[in-house]
Amino acid sequence: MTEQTSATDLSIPPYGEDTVSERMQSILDTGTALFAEKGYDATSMRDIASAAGVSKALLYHHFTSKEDIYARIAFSATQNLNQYVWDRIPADGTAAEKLRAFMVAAAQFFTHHRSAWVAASNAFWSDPDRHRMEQRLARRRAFEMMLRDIVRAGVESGEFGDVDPAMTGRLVLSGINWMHRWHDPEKTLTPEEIVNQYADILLGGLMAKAG
Amino acid sequence: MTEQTSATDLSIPPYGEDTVSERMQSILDTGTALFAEKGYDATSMRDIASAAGVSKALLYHHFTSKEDIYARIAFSATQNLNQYVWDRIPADGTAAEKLRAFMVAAAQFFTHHRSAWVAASNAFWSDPDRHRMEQRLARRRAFEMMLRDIVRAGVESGEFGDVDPAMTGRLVLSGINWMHRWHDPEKTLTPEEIVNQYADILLGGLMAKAG
DNA sequence: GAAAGCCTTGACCGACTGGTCAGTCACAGG
DNA sequence: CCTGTGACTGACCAGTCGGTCAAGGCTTTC
Repeated sequence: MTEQTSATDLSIPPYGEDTVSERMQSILDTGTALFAEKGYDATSMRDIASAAGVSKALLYHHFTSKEDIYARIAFSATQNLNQYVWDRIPADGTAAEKLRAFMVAAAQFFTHHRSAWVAASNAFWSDPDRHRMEQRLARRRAFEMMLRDIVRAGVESGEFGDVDPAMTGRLVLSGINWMHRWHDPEKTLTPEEIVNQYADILLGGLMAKAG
Repeated sequence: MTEQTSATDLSIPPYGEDTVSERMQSILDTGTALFAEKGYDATSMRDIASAAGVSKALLYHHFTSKEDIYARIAFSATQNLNQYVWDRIPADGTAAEKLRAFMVAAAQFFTHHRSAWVAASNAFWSDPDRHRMEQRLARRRAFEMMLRDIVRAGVESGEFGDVDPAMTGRLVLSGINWMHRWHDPEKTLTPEEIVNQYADILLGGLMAKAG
């Protein structure tokens, strides 16, 4: 029953192979909320400490630096995205079905990790840790490639018109990535409903050219 | 010959009704570049001063605060956008032509004001000046309304399928707004070429539903 | 030449930043 | 009862932040 909570669920697993104590997790959760709300620079270690109800010194007992805290959040936010989305793309579907499934899955993941995602994307470029940075870039590239492959297959099979897979992928991801700038989680429309409407528009466009 | 450089050209006019001296303009240009490159928080007044080759105190002789400098940049960046785009939408064109013209014009404006635009959108939400903030929000709303009206007209005339104008507008603007996150000005593709490809995809989608 | 007025500056301020450190506390094993 | 260990803290550090200020040029005007 619990044997399959591994790669495809929505929980945030520990950073690397460490286990995180309750205290650490509560600090991380507090930091996630603050980073998402105010941004990396505008969030001080004192802010995190007082919001978490602990002393600032304790942060440095559990983490090595502010960057460390942020990096764990950003790392977790994107860690399972690729696998999660990949698992939700029907292997035997049409290109249109796959594209829509990709968008919906990405939106679902986004919904569940909203704060961490916003925090991560707000400060995406300021990670001084080369290795971690490259890991994240590699994951992002793989994510984009998954999308382009779907579009390319559709173009080659004639299901889509003769569009550039890279450019189409960028347009799709623009819609998904920009969503957090205007979407209000309190409002009626869920991210899934939004990307489904996006998919309606986009898929119509792609198929119009195929005749 | 020079009588028509007023509302529709791409130059950045003075803030409000003031005239800006050469020195002020050079400070603003320096600030624009730094804000765009590093963001608002990460750019200090000392950075701007030394990059502009003047003392920090001089900044406070010409401007009242860091916010003042940033606000002038952000204000200028969006000041002429609406008029510029409006003037480039063909009054007697089809909805598809108008939508494409809208996107191309926005991309052109973006190209010419890239740094200021990036600086402004990176810190869009942190303006403490209510009046200025509301002015910018009003302009943005007007900008979105212009776009929605185009889509709505296309839907009502049957040229487009039965899409939601608001949601379609968001998708279009997502592509335009997200562009600066990945677009490299050094590379071959210009923003105009990119939005033209976006328009190809989107317009196909909209028209497919009309039959 | 002196007064007037802007441009320009270095020195300085209090507030705040990320980070450190000696030391307190509770609790474990001997 | 002693000793260690990990969680936890207040006080403190050097450095940077946005912003201020009195005073020194540099022109222009009388």
